[in-house]
Amino acid sequence: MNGHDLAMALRGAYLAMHRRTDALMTPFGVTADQFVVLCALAEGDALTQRELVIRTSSDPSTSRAMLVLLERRQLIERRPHPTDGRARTVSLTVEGKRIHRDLWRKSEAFRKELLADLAQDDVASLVSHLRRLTSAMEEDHPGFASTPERRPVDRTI
Amino acid sequence: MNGHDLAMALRGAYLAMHRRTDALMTPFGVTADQFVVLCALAEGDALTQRELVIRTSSDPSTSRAMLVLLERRQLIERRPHPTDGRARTVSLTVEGKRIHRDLWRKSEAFRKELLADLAQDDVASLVSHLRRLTSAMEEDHPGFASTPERRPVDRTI
DNA sequence: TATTGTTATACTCTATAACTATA
DNA sequence: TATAGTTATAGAGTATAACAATA
Repeated sequence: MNGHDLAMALRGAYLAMHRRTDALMTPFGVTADQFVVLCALAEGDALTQRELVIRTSSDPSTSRAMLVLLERRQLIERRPHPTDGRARTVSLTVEGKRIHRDLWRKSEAFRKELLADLAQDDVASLVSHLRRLTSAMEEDHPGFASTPERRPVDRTI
Repeated sequence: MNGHDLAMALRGAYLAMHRRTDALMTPFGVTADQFVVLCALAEGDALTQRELVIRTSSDPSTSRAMLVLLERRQLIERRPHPTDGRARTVSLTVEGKRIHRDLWRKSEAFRKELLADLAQDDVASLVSHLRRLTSAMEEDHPGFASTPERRPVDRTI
């Protein structure tokens, strides 16, 4: 079992998950990646774009393109940051919250399925291994995304 | 530690890996996803497109688009399948083999990095968990890809 | 000087649906 | 009838580089 096997297993799992999620979300006109953004905003409203980029393991340009699409559909809104003139804060609209709640519910069974074959301990160790992998890969190669661990929300807003 | 945490950890790890791999390959004009195709062909030459789709966790349309690009760059070639008139077999060209070998070497350190923080047992269990996850997600949702496990090569060719 | 975000641009990947040809 | 692959089409996501405004 070598590095390539691990890489391919990771790829297979991610793509399978992405496809299943897309299939689940598409009827609502939301992609799997957009759902990730909605979730990040539901967990920490009024994030800056920079913070959102970090939490969604994305990059500023990609993230912005997605925000423009979501804004056009009025699922999110962006406002000037009250204390940092450079920044903008992103929030779910009422409709965005509704859609997120709906999709969250619709995807509950799938998340359960994810856990079905795994013992509690296995899940914990799987997640911790994946996070460690991520940190290792990002070390000294920061790009714009970093480990999507829960961080204290910016309460200066 | 719930299903969403697992999903986000999987996403974070995959995207980090994909970025690092892309960064490594781009100077050679090959994307991370194209490298996956080259690897699949290096492991099992003269695969049918269908077989390649399975091994790369892809779908026929995406796979074809990639093959067209790789064919244009003369890294692969497609021939009619000798016994099945519907099928085509895909192989690396000499140049394709060279590029694959080069890129494989260039990415060796990265694969080592992947394994660095993990004990042998951890790698094995991580891979097996990821594969189990993949199978679970694909069960009754076959799409076109399935678990990319090593299969006997078609020797009717 | 560094950071936040925008713009322009380009390209790959992704996928569906309708199709042809062969098994 | 089912399978292998193609075509047309569309859109999303991805990323780089140059830029403006603010910290």
